[in-house]
Amino acid sequence: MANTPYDPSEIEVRIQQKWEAEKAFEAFEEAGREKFYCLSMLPYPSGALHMGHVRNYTIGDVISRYHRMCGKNVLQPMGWDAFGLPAENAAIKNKTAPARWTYANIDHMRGQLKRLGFAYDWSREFATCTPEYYRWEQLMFTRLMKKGMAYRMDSEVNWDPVDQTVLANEQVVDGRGWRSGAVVERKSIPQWFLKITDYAEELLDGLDGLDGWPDAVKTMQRNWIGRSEGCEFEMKVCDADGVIDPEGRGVRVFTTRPDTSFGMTYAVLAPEHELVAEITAPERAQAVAAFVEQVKASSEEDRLAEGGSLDKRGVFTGAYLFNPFTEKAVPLYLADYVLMGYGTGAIMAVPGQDQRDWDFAKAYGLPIIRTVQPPDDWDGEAWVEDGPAINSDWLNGMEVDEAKEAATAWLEEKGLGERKVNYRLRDWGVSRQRYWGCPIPVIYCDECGAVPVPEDQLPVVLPEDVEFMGVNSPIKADPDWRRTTCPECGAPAERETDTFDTFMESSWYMHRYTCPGADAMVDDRVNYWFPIDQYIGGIEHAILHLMYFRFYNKVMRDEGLVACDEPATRLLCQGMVVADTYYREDADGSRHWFNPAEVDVERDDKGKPVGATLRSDGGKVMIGGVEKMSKSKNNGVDPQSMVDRYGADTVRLFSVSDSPANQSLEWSESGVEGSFRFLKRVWTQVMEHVEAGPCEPLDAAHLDSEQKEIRRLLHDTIAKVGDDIARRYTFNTAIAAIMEFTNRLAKFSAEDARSRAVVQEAWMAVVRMLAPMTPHISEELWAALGGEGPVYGAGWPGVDESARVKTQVTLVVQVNGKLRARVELAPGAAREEALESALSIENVQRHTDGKTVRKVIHVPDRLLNIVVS
RNA sequence: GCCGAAGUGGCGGAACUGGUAGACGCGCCGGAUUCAAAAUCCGGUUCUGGAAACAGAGUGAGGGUUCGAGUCCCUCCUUCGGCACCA
Repeated sequence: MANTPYDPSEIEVRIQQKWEAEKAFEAFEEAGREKFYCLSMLPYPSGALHMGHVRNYTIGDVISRYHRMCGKNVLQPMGWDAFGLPAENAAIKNKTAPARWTYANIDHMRGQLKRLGFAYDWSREFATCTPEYYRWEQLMFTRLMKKGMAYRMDSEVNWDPVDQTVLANEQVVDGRGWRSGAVVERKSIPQWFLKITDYAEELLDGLDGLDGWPDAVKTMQRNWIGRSEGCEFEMKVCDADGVIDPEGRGVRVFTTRPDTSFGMTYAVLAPEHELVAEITAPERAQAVAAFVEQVKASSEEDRLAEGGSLDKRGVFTGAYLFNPFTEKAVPLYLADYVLMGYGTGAIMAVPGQDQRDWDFAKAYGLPIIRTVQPPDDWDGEAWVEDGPAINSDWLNGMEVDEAKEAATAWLEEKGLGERKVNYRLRDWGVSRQRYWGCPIPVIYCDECGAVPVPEDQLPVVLPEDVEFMGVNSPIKADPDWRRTTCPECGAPAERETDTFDTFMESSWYMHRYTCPGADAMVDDRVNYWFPIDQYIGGIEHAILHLMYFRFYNKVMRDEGLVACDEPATRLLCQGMVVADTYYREDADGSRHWFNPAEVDVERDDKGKPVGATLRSDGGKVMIGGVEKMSKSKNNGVDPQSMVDRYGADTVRLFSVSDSPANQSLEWSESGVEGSFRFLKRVWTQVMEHVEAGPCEPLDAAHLDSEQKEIRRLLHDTIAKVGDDIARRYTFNTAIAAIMEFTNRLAKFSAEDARSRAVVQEAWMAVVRMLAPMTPHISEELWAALGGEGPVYGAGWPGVDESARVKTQVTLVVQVNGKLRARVELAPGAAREEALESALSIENVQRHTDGKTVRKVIHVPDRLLNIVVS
């Protein structure tokens, strides 16, 4: 062992084999033992790990290993989000089946994860593209169909008229199909939806209890759900003079501002509103039809491009609605700023209090009546803030809230309308017209309609051995696959050929991990492990995935499958990995990007970068700033090459040491070298200590002041590191504290037996504190120090509070708030004693002599501020 | 436009409850070791003045509260993220 140099790859591979042989991280339910379910979002098997994965999974592993060392029963699983479009793209490019490509990627990436030493329970691993997994998803869907929670409705898709196929949004480039180049059309086809809106209220209210979630995520979800309170009421169709339609037809409108109803000067229907054709006056029919066509043909992007902001366009229908408040007729328009998908698809327009209505009224010459008094100095347009009601008959003088309540009560009393809460959230469209996904388990029968596939016929298996051409889904192209018989009447029928949105698989994988092999979606084991104690993933999933999995958990709860209301107690959204970019500009202004590994940076003698050159030709390159690692900017760093060069421990250490987990990390090779140097130093110092021979037991009661000082620093550090990891997620400050302590320890000369015992205690603790971040070297050094058993099971070092007691404290002395001196005092020194010591210092006297002391602020053991004038 | 987060040395960042601004790391400067280099080790490093002691300035800008503000309040600027006609 003498002078063994630090050889990470030898150590790491050996330690990893040991863990595997010991089944070190397999988890079992143990009643009565505190569990900790730590989960990082599962990866899409794209081919190889990128730095974002490494950081994400290192963060999860640090938290897992920390809690394991604290004695908790930890579950940390890993799997593969294996369905999805990239497999289809790759299949076209490489002429292989998506399944083969996916499984090969999984094998490669599993190897990479293992090489990084993550403490996963690999016995629970699965890929979501296997029938053993998705059959339960299909079963759940058929149950939801029967409950009415899943329904079919026409919805728009991107349609490529040349390839005759549906395109995902990513496949539409500048409004054209990515392969055919044809202008993409909007086409309405029947698709399946899940009624997430039934849970809108609960999803919103549940956020209030998620104290362990970042506010940013909760805010985004609140906005996405978009709850608004108001009322819905009916306005009768009438003529221009207010004479009500004899047939009694009416239009229901939703408003959050019933208090402004006296200011209604027109009303609007969405162009798709079902009453448009029926209500339109015959002489306006042509203009209205033309407008409806125009709206259909223009996408939102078209309209944005025209002005920068959205123009409001509309058309008069020739019809009128009766305003029950004023008992007068208002003209009814169609306008593109009213959306069919929200509220009733019809509004009352009050330009005085709504900027959109104001804009439209100005454009179409409609009258404007203010019903809330703006301040005197207001010279803007619509006034949307508080103020007393005006021009509103019996509401006049009321403040907005009071007037809202009065107007709503009046509508309810008259039987015209009622209170109503609306949500922005839409039902979840789960149909995808792709091949590489979970088949939707539905059979269409001419007689019986859409019939769920019976339980005993599940799973509906997606064929994996297919010729994949990319134009159309193989199961759509294969009549034999489609053809079946109706489970209800036995007549010939056809299978659904659409597949599920891949968010379906990622909505319940966390449940399945807890129940490997269960002959059901989940079994009772789920309630041992759930809820997840710590979930970790990227902020890009703040809305969709993190909403869907909350929803799915509630759906599963209502099916009696899981007990908890919310699936994850704490959520950590890790920051991106970013890196410098470098480029050269071609004559036509296009940029060619160079990888940071190919570039040398020149600095002035203060270390400030002044330029950069390309190593291969010595020519100048431009510095492009720090960006998220990406192929397009060529600033990615391959984790594999880093592991090969420095070892997994160094890569893991650096990826959590330079910024807090929830902030972005700037990748720098010299920073990685810094982490490597630190581990080498720890290695050398521990080995030197070990080689000096065995230590006698620590006798904490008989130490000199320097030995006590080391122990005090050690136990302060232990307390800080645990808090930083578990509560604050600031691994960077935890690592800084460990470094600070080891720097100090290196300066401590351990000649005698007592000092060596202090050093032994210190290294035994440091090695354990490093173990969550750098488990391999810690394992090796722990053994070298004579630690019992593996370090992952060694227990977190305990804090000896008696060692942390200070015999001296530094009191900061200020004069008029400016730092002038420091004095060393015994802890608990009284104000008079502190002041006396302070005034005895020359530098303090210099600033107080000849002046009157007005006030003395004393913060015991911290600070003394002498105020003079 | 609305909502949210953030602006601190040459750089990443630290300062958790209003109490020593710049921990730790990188970079840079100097030194030791070496025939030399790499590696390693030691010292220095916010700016200005000073040999030093020390003094002055300093946390995006401007105001305020306080004995004391990076931290709290108001106004503004910039950057990033989300939503974007949601009645």
